[in-house]
Amino acid sequence: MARGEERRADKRRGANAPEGDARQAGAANLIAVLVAVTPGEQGPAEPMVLAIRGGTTLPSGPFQLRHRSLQAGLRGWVESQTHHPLGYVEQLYTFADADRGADRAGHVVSISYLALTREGPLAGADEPEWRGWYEYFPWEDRRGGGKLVAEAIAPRLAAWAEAGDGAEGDGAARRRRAALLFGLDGMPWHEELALQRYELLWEAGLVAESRQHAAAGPMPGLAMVGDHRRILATAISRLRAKIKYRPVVFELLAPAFTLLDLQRCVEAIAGRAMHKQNFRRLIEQQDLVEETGAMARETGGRPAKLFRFRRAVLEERAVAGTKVGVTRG
Amino acid sequence: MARGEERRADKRRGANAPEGDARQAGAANLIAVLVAVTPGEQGPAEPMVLAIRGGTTLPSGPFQLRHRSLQAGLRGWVESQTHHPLGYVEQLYTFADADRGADRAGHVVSISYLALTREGPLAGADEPEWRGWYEYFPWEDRRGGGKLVAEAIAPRLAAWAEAGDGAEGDGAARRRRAALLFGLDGMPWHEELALQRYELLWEAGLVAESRQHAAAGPMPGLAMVGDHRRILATAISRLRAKIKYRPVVFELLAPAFTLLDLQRCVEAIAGRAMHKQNFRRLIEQQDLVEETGAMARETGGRPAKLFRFRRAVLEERAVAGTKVGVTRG
DNA sequence: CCGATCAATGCTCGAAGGGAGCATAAGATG
DNA sequence: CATCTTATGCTCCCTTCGAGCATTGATCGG
Repeated sequence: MARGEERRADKRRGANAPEGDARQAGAANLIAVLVAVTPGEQGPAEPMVLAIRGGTTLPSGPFQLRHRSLQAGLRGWVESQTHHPLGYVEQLYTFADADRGADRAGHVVSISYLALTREGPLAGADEPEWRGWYEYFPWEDRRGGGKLVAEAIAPRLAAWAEAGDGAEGDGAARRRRAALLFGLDGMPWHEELALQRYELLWEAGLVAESRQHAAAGPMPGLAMVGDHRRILATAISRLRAKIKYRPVVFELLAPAFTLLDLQRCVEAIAGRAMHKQNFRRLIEQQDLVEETGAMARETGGRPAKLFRFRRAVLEERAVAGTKVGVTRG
Repeated sequence: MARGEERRADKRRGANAPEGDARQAGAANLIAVLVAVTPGEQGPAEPMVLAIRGGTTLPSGPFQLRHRSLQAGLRGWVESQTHHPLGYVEQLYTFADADRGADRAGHVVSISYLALTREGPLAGADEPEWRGWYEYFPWEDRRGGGKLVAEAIAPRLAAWAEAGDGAEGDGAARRRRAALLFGLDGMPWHEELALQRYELLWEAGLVAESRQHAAAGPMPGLAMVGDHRRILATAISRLRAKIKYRPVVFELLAPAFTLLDLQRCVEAIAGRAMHKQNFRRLIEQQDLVEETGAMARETGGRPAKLFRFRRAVLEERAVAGTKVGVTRG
């Protein structure tokens, strides 16, 4: 499994550093995936990511000596580039690029972070802006059903598997992997496999960043600079997994919210719709929230109670999450 | 939560880099937590970690320009230091130390890895040897009941909480956290919280590495150089969590094994005993293994069937693990 | 050869968790 | 008032999983 990951990773970024060079690699880079969720009036919410330079790039900057710690460095850079404060922060993954910056002959170690906030005003030189997750990964949003996968992706993956039949690739293995990751042939869809899906599309030449492209061109979805879209996929996978066993959604919500607000937020992140009544049961039986006493009137229907997150659960319980249930409800 | 982690981390390693220094931090270091499990004839198995220099240090080395990737660098260093090949490898965490190496004025970025193997011959200049996990974390082994926690740790944590009552610390919060992490007051024990437990003991001054020690001296358990014991705790937490949803145990077992071998291995890692019949049921219903046809005769009782891991499951299923069940067995 | 002991294996019971759906309540709207 | 929309309560039922009981095959001391 890990070996597979490594193999794929090596395939992805060329291993072209001079052999036998014993100098130590230097230069650390910090990259942030800043996530917020736009409530969305009377409809689904949208998960957003902060990008710069026309949506092509994630905010980042070098780790400097003045920084007390990696996280402090990250906060500093993001706040200077975007004028936006960071809330919850979690390390994602560290990787090494073979000398991307041309001036310094060496690897750059990049340390990526996931950060959760609420949307806010942006400012900065590099045109920071909030972009929807699903502009980059349209196939990851299945709240309206998985049409894109069924209609556009499945056939192209089939073609890719077909192409592997003669070569070393083993078409059957390709088909199994595609079915597993994209929920084909009646297999279930696992939202937290976003990264693996992106990697498969990369291998299949179906994204713009691929080494070699499939004849029919890339899938819909905005590309990003370098590995950035891959890092975003990592963040999505991580957050989708984490939301199930840790109460992190609340970092993305307003202080007071209705249960439907909460559900829409979770659905936005998970990329799929959920059964309303069961969702409520889940939340309530876990004592994650408490009533504020006030009501929300602009629901479009019967007024809903407003809740707030019970911060106490963070220290009360080791494991407590928003066990995301399934269902198309 | 993340903020809490960061706060604690800042407390742990002093933030004493010169302020305002805008030079870029350099030098990346790779650290490996190499894990194996000794079968243990007719009894419990023992999880082992590879350490050097008298068991005080984890194998590590600088990331060099000649390395194609971080993992390749790690494999190179470990194999040269220990003459031991790495199997499954997974990244753990990256952190920055404020200039530990005196010669270079800068941070060192350390990237830690977890690697799983089987025990094998060792060789190298720095006295590599296999050491038991639980030499470093005696309280994490509850296969024989949690006596150490109940008798030695609980009272000292109580004292620590007591001490917080007057100060800013809030004794009640300390008590809650201790009870939560160490399963006091009838709370359940969560084996995957090994890291958090170590951090709490660190804060309470109960381990040798603590900034300031409690009057009665540290808890039993070998200390390590710098942050290394903390990294080991991270590895333990990660592996204990992972084992539940991914079939990684098999990396630690011989190619053919009995179900009891498998159970003992899982118990060794999880640090607690499990219900035998339910364990079998779990393994079998998941189709993780297949019979080899041979039998093991030296069981001490009725001969057991030998099994092998069905490698196919790695590509058949997205999520499949050894859902560790509880029970004292 | 017999009985004791130690594991391996098979099976059953019962509580808890979680997927689905029915039914009712309470505002907004025309 | 009829209808639409969302909020909320509650029931059913199947699967999962913690706990035990019971039996089967070997080994070993008498």
